[in-house]
Amino acid sequence: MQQFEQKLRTGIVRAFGECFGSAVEEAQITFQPTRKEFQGTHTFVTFPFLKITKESPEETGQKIGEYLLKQGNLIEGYNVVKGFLNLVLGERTWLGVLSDMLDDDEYGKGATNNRKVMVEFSSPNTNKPLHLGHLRNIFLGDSVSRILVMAGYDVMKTNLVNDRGIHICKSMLAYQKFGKGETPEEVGLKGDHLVGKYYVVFDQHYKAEIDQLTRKGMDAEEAARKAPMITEAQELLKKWEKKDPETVGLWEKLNGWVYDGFDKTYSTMGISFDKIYHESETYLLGKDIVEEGLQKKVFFEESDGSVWADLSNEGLDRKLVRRADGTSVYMTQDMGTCDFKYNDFPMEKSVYVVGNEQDYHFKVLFKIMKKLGRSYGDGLYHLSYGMVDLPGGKMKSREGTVVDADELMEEMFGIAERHTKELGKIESLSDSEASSLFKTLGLGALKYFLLKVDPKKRMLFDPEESIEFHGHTGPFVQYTFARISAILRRADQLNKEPTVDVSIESLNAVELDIISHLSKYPEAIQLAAEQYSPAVIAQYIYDLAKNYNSFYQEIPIFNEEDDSALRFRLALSQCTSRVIKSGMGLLGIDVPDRM
RNA sequence: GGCCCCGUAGUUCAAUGGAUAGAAUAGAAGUUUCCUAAACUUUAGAUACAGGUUCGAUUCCUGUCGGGGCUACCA
Repeated sequence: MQQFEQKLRTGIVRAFGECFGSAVEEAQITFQPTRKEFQGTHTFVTFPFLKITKESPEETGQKIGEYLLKQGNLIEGYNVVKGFLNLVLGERTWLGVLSDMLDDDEYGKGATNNRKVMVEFSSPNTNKPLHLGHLRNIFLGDSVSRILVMAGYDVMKTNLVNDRGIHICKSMLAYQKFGKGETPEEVGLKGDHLVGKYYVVFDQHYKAEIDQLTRKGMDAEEAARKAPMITEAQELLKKWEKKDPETVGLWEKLNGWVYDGFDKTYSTMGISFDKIYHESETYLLGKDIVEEGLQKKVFFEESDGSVWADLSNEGLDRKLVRRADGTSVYMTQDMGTCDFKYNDFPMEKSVYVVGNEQDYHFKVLFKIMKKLGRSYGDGLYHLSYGMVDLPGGKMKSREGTVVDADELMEEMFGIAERHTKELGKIESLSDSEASSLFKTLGLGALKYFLLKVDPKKRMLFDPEESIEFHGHTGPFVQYTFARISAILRRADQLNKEPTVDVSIESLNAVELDIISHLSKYPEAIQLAAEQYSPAVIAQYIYDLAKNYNSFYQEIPIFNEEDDSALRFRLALSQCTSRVIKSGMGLLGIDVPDRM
């Protein structure tokens, strides 16, 4: 929290006391950024207080403004437009802010608060490679983790891999039948792609069988149930559950390939996890919680022996937690996993990055854990995100309209390379520098594009047009950073240190915009952490970069003027570059110092 | 049918209940002896509809119409 804002707040509270003889809580005093067309940076809205002051909006504003002005160095001026009191802070205040920023290498980082948060994301199935939908999930989870760390939390990033179940058995069966012992090395495919290929093979044969059966007169539903491919896959799942060595061996082999493939993909993305959980280790958990819930009367038993949670009082439905035959369901496992994770890492908050088609599931799960009295119950949060649409509509694996993550990233690197070469910007770079630049730019464009949109909203991804290198994009921000780096290099050659000489007292509008924007960075981080939304940060850095580009255009940084003006502009540039780098870091995006 | 989410310029996205609803793209017009033109400057263009709440509504409430999701003893 900025010190001068705090002072303003107390000043206004006093003003209410002195001028109107009324008490106002400090927490009620909030500021909003002053619109560009008016003078000032902080606006205090007086409308809500008119009932207390019993005067017109104009008079109320006048009196408060006048009071603040008389307090000496708080503000330098003010103006009142209807119920809006615009405050003009002294330039000395701004220079002080900039000077503090310049001295703070970790500007924006919140004090460590020792509060533990777990963030679970990615959570793929092991039967097919990662696709575009996963990218939104992974980038969100990674970025939210970074934001939470910056806000002062102790964060644990986890990935719960769905490595068991009918889906992987389908791939296993198809591989057994048609795989001829292929290995990823032999066919030159990444492991996850190879296993994904057999998932498709399964589906083809399965469909063919259904076709045959229906042509013989069986109805479609029955055919889907009785086709040999599916019954055999179910057999395989049973064998796996009974720990049949051959089946488990095959399962391990295929999953091993998939993990190798995923590792490569994660590494290309620059993503890592602190801990990986496997459903094969957690799918039996939660049975004891069913018992506990029965005892605590959170659950009830139906006459057929099945166990339910009745949440109809909470505006939800009733939900099964144990089948009549005593076996578990998804909900049971998830309840058990909650406790399991807590034993590993006694967190206060737990964030699940999962698509919005599971909104209902998580509402129920969280409600149950709260009713069971878990200490972390209130900290459970479902970071629900909308689907990523393609121009042709929804992605469907069956129709081949899935965008593969590996291919997409390669394509982005290629586009970055083409753009860069067209601009003729890489003469001075070595091959390896150039190739790493393409990756930084391509990945930056991709991450920024997926993160700038409010997570809960469904978004459109147009591979042809959407990912651009101009406008509101990652590369635009990266470019601004590279540009500032060039300036700072030049300054270094000239032996000019960025400093803030407080004797300067002429800030023009553009400079003031940037400093005032910079001063809000810590707030932006807090807001992003509260809302679990990287979009807040993306918007923030974009605005900053845009402001800086105007500044760059309008103000000659190196000129014949006095030294302190130059150093001040360097300081402004230095701070901007640090905040851009830090903010992009929160999105998991690297910034190149030349491009 | 029930429940949940979303409807903002041609398009893709913004806007803690606040001032004349911001950007970006696409369109029109400009700016390179200079520290990076992947930039900058002008210009035109939008709150699905109807009510309500109030000093003030894109935002909150109700209804209608559109789009999507959930509604498995699947995970």
